[in-house]
Amino acid sequence: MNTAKKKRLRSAGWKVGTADAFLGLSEDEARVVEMKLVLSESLRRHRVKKRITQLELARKLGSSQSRIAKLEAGAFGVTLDLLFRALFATGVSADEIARQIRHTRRSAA
Amino acid sequence: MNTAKKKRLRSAGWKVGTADAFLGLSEDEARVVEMKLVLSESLRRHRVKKRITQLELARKLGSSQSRIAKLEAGAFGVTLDLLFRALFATGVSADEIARQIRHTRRSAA
DNA sequence: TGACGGTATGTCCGATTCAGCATAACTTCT
DNA sequence: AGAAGTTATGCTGAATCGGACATACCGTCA
Repeated sequence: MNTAKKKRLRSAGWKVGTADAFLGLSEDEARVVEMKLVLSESLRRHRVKKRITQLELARKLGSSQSRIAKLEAGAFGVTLDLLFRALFATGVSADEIARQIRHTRRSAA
Repeated sequence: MNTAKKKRLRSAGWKVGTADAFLGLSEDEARVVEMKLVLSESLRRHRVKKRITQLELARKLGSSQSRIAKLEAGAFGVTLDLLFRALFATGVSADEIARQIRHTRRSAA
């Protein structure tokens, strides 16, 4: 997974509003990263709207509150797998998820 | 991630056509699993259509041929992360991916 | 039949992710 | 200000995933 690149970015801070300009990320990697951002925002919106706390969601998933916090922060080291599980657990439909993905703008170079 | 359940299924063979009836999988887990199946099929279709070999795709991703084979087989131990990277690398658009996800039928119990 | 390109399987080991826990940093009350 | 509830950050041990290899299993073509 190209450890070097990840390491570089990880220590670089990582927390870019709109997710463009990722020197060093391949096209594909950048796309995935952007998807994660979009979906994590979506997760937060839906969770808040449903008035569920991170802790409750964590319990439901068999995960931990800190994980959820990181998920929603769009932090590194979170997998799409957990993100999707969280979305489903929050009650977000496949339809809604698809909609979000479609709205993903290509941050391409 | 409920290791116990995974272990159980892993050894159970795993290879179910339409992906329903997964005793032991939670709602959310089942949904994710089904998404993986749908997307892996999609990956294969697009790759074949583009006349790219697994080896070529692997190179492009910095992965290995065997990983791609497993991806397309919908095998365990493949993450959505790699799957999405592969889809993008194959040239599948976010739009198309969204379409696939929308077509995901709830295999719910 | 044999060679060959492509795909499937299985095993290793190193790297990454996870859950859990501790503890800050807010917020919002009273 | 203090308390309670929620979210953010760090760290650690244990489990999982990823790439590389080896090798088997096809089809196909000469």
